[in-house]
Amino acid sequence: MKPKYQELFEDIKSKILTGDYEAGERIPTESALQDIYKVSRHTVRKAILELANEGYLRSEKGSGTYVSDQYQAKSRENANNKIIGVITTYISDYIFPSIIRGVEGKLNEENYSLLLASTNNDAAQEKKALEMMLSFGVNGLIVEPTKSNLYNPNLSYYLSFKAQGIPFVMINAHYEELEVPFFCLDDVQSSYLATKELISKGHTQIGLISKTDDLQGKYRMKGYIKALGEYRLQFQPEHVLSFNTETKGDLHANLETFLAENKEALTALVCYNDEVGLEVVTVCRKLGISIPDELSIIGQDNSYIAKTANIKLSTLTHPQEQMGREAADWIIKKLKNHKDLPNETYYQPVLIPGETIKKLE
Amino acid sequence: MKPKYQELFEDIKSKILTGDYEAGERIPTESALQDIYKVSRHTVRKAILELANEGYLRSEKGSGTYVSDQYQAKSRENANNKIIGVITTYISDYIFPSIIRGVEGKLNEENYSLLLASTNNDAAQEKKALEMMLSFGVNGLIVEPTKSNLYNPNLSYYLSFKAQGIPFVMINAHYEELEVPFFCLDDVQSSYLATKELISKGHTQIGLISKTDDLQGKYRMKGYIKALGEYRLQFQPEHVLSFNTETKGDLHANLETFLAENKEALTALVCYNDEVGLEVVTVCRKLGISIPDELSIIGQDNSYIAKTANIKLSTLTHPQEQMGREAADWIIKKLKNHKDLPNETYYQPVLIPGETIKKLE
DNA sequence: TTGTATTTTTTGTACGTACATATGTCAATA
DNA sequence: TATTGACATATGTACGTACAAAAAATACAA
Repeated sequence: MKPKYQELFEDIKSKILTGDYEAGERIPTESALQDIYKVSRHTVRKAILELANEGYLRSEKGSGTYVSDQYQAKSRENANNKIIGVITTYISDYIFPSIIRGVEGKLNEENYSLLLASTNNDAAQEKKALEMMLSFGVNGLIVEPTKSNLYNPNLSYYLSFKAQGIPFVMINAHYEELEVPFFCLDDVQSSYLATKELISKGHTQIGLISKTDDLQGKYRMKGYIKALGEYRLQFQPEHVLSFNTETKGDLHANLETFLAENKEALTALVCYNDEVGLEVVTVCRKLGISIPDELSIIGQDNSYIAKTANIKLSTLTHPQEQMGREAADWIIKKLKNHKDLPNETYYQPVLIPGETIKKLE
Repeated sequence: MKPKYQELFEDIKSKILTGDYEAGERIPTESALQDIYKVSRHTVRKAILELANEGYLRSEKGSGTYVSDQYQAKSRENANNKIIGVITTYISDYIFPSIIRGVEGKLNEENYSLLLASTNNDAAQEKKALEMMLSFGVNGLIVEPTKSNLYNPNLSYYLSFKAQGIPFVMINAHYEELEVPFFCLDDVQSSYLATKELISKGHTQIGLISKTDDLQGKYRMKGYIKALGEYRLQFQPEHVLSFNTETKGDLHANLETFLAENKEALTALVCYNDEVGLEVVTVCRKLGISIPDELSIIGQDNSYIAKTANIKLSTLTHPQEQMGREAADWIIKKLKNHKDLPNETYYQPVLIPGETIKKLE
């Protein structure tokens, strides 16, 4: 559990970085902060002293405590540094190298530099990354949202970027609370096509592995349900296995249980993505379930891991590099004051056949 | 009249600077200092905290308060943000994703975040990246040098990190002007083994494609010359094609000329790296030179592009992910005050046979 | 209206108490 | 002899009281 003074420290720091407390502004007195935060003066002073030590605040006896000038000034100082910040969930894994390649390629063409930070799908790490970008002063920002299906405590940072006129876009998903341009695969369509492909191969008992904390998971479930509905197949909750970022470590074990229990019930499985698809392959090998003879599966995203595995996974495309490139293009155009840039860009998925779907008679 | 805590501050500081309290030594407990100086614990703690803020002391809960080593003096700023900066030439291309994967993996294990910037082998971009890292205040830094075979105008930034006690290491090469820990492939050995492999297959007319602005290029040429020398083969400058970062865009055209002129002279070619190797493959196809029948080639680095090309390139290993991992491990250990960490780490290359070398009779 | 004195407000120094948490030491046990 | 558990020690967090010192606000006199 975080110490109280640390909570104050972070809250006040956050208010400074988002502009709630502006440079030169006098923050509430120690006495007022005691009342606001319901802590002793000792605790208030400890937080203030640490903020002062880090240069955010300066205190003047008999007068009050003021926001130092340095952070906002630093933003202005770097106004023309031609650096674009990119915040993604991961850097080296899955489809992210391809996305980043797209971004980097476009930025290089325009002589912009890239500053890259990862969040590991954790809001606290997203906050840290945003503070870095905000305090240093990047020209633009490309962000993949963190746990996009859940409330995000960092929305004010995005509003601060907006207030400062720093263009930003989101990729893969977006915070639906914000009016923000975004570039996304049509996740509904991806999962719809995945499910439809299984149905067209004769499958009627189709399960789903779904992720709950990202919007992709939500919309991919929507596509699954849509396809079931179109073909008058019943949605059965017990055929759905859900996981999130925190329970991902248990997915292997949970898949064992799920697949063992549904061995007779399911002939096919729509997987949240290729990574999950390959995890299912691994678990099936362990359980003696033959793919695709006993269970057909389809992933999504057309990641390199779908292509390089022992068995070539059937999957749906994800725009990856193209999306990264176009997001970077958007930012650069915005910085050049282009008008009429798109507010939302959806990419339509295409089926990539593999070796993991069996046609039933 | 001086405040009491100021008296303590100065007295203890004096004892440190005169050597009464030596580096690493445990000073009297807070309780003992209360008795010695006849003040409250609050006053003792205030003095100790300020000495700690200035880097003279560090306190450890349950243990005591110790005199810091001097180079830790300025680490207080952002001491707890657990962010490691990584500056590489590229992010998405060639062997860099693997290196970054190694770094990221290790940092994640230790709950550190990664802030990543690329230089495109340009000193101005390196400067920008260094300024970002320095001004924000990362806990440590992993850097691939920029144009490591040429004078670097940014050396003072590295000295500044050193002065601030921020640990940093270099990978792939290092600035020979600095005393800096580094992690490198043994480039001499890599090119030596490449050349020797061609010689062992009967080749005596061996060319070299070399890069001039990076230390890797210099040492890879050294290995080539070493192998030629061992086998009493003459080094012929006209068999060497050199390029650098700025002329890389012309490499294709220059290779056409070089290979056309040396069509009868050379039976084999040592390439600076796999990327260059595959460029040679492309040019040979264009010139109607059959590989390996008419020209044997060998790359270096064992990058993914060597494995996924139409023809499987013969190459030498590069530690890539392992190196990234160990560089990150070094930084983390340094931050934990480990002693006796290595100053230089070389990785020995291993030949990876491919399809691009023909044995001559 | 302006200048000066006084009072109030706000931060700075310093005393105290209490409990939490991490480390170090020592004795008991396997 | 090595390991584990209990206990002591030492720092960390957080509450409180009191007074000092500097700045700001207010009151009063010229």
